[in-house]
Amino acid sequence: MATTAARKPKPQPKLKTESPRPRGAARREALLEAVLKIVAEVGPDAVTHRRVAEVAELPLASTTYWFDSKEHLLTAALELAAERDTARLLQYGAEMEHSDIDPIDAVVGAIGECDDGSQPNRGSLIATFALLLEAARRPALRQIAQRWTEAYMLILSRLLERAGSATPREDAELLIGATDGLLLEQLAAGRNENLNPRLRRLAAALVAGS
Amino acid sequence: MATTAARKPKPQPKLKTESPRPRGAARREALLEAVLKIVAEVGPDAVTHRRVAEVAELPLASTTYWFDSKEHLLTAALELAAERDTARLLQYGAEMEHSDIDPIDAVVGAIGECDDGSQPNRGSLIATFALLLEAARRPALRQIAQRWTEAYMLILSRLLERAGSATPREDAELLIGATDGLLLEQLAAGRNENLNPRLRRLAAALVAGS
DNA sequence: ATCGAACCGGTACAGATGTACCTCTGTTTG
DNA sequence: CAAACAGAGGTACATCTGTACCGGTTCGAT
Repeated sequence: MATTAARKPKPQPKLKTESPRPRGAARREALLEAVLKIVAEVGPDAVTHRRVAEVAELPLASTTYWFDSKEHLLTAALELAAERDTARLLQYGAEMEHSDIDPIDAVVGAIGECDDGSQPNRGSLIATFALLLEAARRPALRQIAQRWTEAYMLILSRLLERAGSATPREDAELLIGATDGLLLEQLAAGRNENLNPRLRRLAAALVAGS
Repeated sequence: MATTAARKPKPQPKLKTESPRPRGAARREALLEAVLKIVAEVGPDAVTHRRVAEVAELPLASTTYWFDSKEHLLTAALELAAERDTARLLQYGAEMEHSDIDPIDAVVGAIGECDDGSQPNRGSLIATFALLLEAARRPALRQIAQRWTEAYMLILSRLLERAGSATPREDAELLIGATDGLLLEQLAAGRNENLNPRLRRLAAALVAGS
């Protein structure tokens, strides 16, 4: 069967979904998607050219074609993740702007939205923290991490102000910090509880004590 | 039959004059020290047998002699770091027990002690977080991380109780979380500010609002 | 002294990894 | 139509990695 003839008409009918195989610039995004998936499921040090290519179902060389180096690959992936989350957050902020939901609840919703107990989310959280940690070491990632945090500060401080906080920026900082820390602890301990009640109490205490 | 008890990798050290090259069980500790140093300065994925041996100024084979695998190496290192920090914390808690320092200040002192602006501390913090994150993936590390957090909860909740908190455990949880999160953000953003004022405000707000 | 276990350390090796070619395609342009 | 060109993809290679192997050394108990 192995027609080792010169011509191979490329009969690889892996037609399962409507996307046979991304081409052109779409590959770039597919590769970044794969990076995020790997970071989430295994960790940042498991990101190799070969694994990325495999997960993206693309040839190995495509990774070096679209990205100068592994470093570039990681940086672009973090950038993508941050951009997405920022966009989501901005939209949430805009929705809350003209809503009559209790401002404290709106605050909790902005940061606690994640912990819905779903398992895929857990992976995405690990990815986020892992990349944040990388930013502590790679200056290239710092700028991205900074902008990311800044977006949260912006939205949260506005919500807190409406909730009656006298020091919205400080309160926002503490709330974000507490959320990150609690999530990290849960991940490290393997627990998976709903943080919203705790965050709500914290937000209320901060607003009341300002 | 002389029951030459199967010597586990934890024999008694022959205390002697400090030699330029540690021998015996002292090597074990030197290797762990090297692991922590590498995790702090470069990251957990930079921990290789060769690098550990090089930093510890010991031959490569000593790493596989004292530790079954790289996994074992990392686990033992986290264990060491956790044990040390726990001991420090317990001592601090004991000191505060019979002290007339403002309980709120005592609380802040227990968790904010780290950020003295020193640079070596920054590295040790990165190491701590990196290893905590690893615990999210490796069950072997989870137990250690859990005991670690538990120690903090114990000390802090006792201090918070003395400070007048009606819900000391919940408050301790939030304080620890906030501390971790704020530190992580600072590391990711490359900043280095003193967190004590913020933590003090948080502790006061929690105690007042309980 | 001797004997065996614990310890030391050089080296080997198979596999993974980052990255550099190099050759093919299909499309666009002259 | 041919040349140019961006993309696609196979493969090679030097290096690094975890870990196994094995002969040498130290030392306490006999």
